[in-house]
Amino acid sequence: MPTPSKSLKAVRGTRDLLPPETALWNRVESIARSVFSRYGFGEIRTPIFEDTQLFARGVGEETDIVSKEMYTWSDGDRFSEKRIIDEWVRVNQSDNPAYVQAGRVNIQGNPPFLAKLKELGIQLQVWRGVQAANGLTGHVELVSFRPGVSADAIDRLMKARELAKSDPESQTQRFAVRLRLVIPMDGELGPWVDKRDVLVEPLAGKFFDSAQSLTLRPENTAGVVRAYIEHNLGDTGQLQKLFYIGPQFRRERPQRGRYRQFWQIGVEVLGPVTSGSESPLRDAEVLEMLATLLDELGVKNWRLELNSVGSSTDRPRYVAALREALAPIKHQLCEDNQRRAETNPLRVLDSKDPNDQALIDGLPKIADYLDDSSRDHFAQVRAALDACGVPYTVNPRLVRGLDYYTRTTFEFTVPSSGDPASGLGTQNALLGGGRYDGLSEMLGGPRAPGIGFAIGQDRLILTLQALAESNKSGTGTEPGAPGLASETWVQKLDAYIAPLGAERNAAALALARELRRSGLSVEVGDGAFRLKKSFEAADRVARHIVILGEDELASGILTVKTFATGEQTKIAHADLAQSLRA
RNA sequence: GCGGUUAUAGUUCAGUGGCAGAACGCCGCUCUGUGGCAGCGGAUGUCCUGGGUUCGAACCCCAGUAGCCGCCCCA
Repeated sequence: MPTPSKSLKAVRGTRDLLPPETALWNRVESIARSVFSRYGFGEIRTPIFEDTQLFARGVGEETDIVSKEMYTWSDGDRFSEKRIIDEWVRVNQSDNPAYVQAGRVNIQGNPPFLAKLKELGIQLQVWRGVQAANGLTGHVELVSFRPGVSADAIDRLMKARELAKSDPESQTQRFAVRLRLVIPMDGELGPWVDKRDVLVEPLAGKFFDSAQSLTLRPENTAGVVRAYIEHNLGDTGQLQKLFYIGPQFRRERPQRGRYRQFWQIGVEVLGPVTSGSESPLRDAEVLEMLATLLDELGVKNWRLELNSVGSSTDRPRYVAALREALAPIKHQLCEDNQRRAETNPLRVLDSKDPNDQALIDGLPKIADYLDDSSRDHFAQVRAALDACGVPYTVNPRLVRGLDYYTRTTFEFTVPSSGDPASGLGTQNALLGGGRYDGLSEMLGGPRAPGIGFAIGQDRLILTLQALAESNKSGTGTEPGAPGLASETWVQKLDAYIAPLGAERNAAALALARELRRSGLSVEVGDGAFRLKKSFEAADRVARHIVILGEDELASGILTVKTFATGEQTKIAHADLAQSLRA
């Protein structure tokens, strides 16, 4: 028998969703689908991983998401040995022809050095290699790391290079040089490496032409816009109204309402300008739909915060002005804000640090940097919301983290600190979104202005659960929305069939099949259970218990008890399904 | 990446140097075809892992791992 292995657990930041909680997830999704369909949205499902470049270009290289939170790997299946060998030969022919023989490269093995590499844990990949039988000398025709070199591997390589430097006349020097030549990094080196030392000009491009860098999607907008471009949806001339529900991935430290695999429910409205995609009507429609959705879900006390970050030309002008205004006062701000002032001045506006508020209030306002058309757009959005009666607050400090946002940006929040009806710790943003008029072009597509949002489904669920909890305990509070912000989303089965004696099991299953086919939800007990146990089990999961004993089988008259009333009746087999439905 | 905090039965947790515990759940009996109540009985443990201190460690010390919460950032 094998020794028991260490038990496996869901990896950090991921979790299992189990019944009955999944029932709530399904209810939420079904309400969302129902609302979206009333507004003419169709579902889109995009791949869970995409080319890394999609997010780098779409979300923005400098955002935290792209710079440090993505799950990225090199797709090994696309790795071309042939290209590497060809390039290897080419480089070595120019470099040191003595080592090139008939299109192959021979490197003199150096057993002590090889042993040292092994000790350092460097993994050598050998293609068509020849080891001498005596084990002391041999020829290695091509040596390489596999693509996607880790920081750790580079670190070990650097140690090997140090070793080589200390003995410059030896074979190790030459060996290390060759190692350099085959590291496929494509310039994407981390800060832990001196590029002059390691970067490989001749081979890099070739490798990455064939080895594709893939990334688990950290958000879904970029993928939707990619699909829009790829399938020429703009050529239909129609406004595209799409929604998605699915997992996203960010490598962050988990906490309440934040997971490494998390779910978003989102929509995107985009299309050519002639389809009306740029119209403020669309912004307002999306916001009004969200208000409706949250109301139907039973979310209480949501708050809509609205802002405009201007067009793609307004925004850089404003950021420049912000930097200018921050420069002289930066040193008075808290440590976090000093850093933000450097890296992302917009985020300073978001700061909650009480000591900095006065200074922040004195900073330039985005509203003063909007051009006429952006200002007009924003005014029309607000007018439409007013007309619909959707309450909102203009928050001039609302900025959003993704680079693609233009003009309208928004956030729906629920009360956080100390409010039992929240359930979100300090993550009080339930959903966020905005307009992205330039995103399609950034991804190489046609002009396709759009607006969208993403609901943090995990956070939404937490909010609903907290609401259900406070409704249960709080006596005087108003009731939650029917069916959701309560525990009624756990449905009991219509019937539980209790066979008496194992001889009745077959008949019980046949009866269950019949009832289930007629649309009833049914559980079957086991004839080996004592009747008492059957009753206890039945009462937990079902509204009725159907007793199937010797008498019932013989007569065709079944005994049915209804738990809610305690009433017990005899019902003919033919009437059973109808009676259980009640 | 940084900080706080926690880790003991299936679950929620008590136990602060001396026999491994409670509640709920589970199984059995009282009660072989009538549950919810009650009584009685029972099973279930790497006390997170590894070191150390001690006659003796779930408990004290050190290190590690994991969970939760917060910062950053975001949904």
